[in-house]
Amino acid sequence: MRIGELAGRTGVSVRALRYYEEQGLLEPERSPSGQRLYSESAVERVTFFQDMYAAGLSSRRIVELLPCIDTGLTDEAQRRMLRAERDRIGGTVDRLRTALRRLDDVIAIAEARAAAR
Amino acid sequence: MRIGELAGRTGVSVRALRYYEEQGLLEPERSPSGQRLYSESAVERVTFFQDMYAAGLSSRRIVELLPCIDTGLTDEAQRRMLRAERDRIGGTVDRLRTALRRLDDVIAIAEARAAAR
DNA sequence: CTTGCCTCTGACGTCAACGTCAGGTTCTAG
DNA sequence: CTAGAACCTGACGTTGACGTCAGAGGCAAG
Repeated sequence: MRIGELAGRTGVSVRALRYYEEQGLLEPERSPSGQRLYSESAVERVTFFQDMYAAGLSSRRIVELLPCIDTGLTDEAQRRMLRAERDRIGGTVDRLRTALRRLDDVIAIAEARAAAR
Repeated sequence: MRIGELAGRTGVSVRALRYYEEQGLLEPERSPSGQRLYSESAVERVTFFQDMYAAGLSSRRIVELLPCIDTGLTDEAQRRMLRAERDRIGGTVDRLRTALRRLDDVIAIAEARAAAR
């Protein structure tokens, strides 16, 4: 598929897809005229990138991650990095859940007061 | 307490604390010589800011949030904003949990291969 | 009193993940 | 065949949350 379709199916911008390529995250085929051609699996890859970005990983970290995912082969340093990122994301999740609870409290109070008005 | 102590106790930089003040998030007292003096409650406030930043809220959003938290009084637009942010954070948490699972899978495979070597 | 650390204001620097624009090519529907 | 959508390669712009530096003043210990 071409870049516009991939953008539509993943919900990211065309510019973002080209940016991912710049960063070494995606290497689409090219048509004879030079247009990018993506395989079906690119859809899942891009959503994976989005998950990782949402988790606070940088492009470079994701690049480091890719060979681990593609081949499953890792050295000790890579495994340490994986565990470190995992722990960091776990911490972020905890913080977000805290934030959610605090927001829920605020909302509950706000709506109670609004209803009692 | 002075700014350095608050920074140490919250784990954020001195610069960040001054930035929060610029954004209208914190309004510390001042000593006669002009040094910032923070109350105990500032510690919790700052960690709250960090939670919200981690959840992807901007400084301006947090500013909008503060009166809701301090007074509990809200108008309908504010309540809509609160619910929208809540939902957005919920979505982020879901994505992060997905990212965690995917990372866990990668780690499991990587460690199994490393152990089998 | 002076040494060394903390603090002040003001201002410019940074960085990542894109947005946006220019100027040109390619594809597709009618 | 032609209009318009989609695509291409640069290249510069944007934004938020700080980092960093300069130059000056404040404070506790010996």
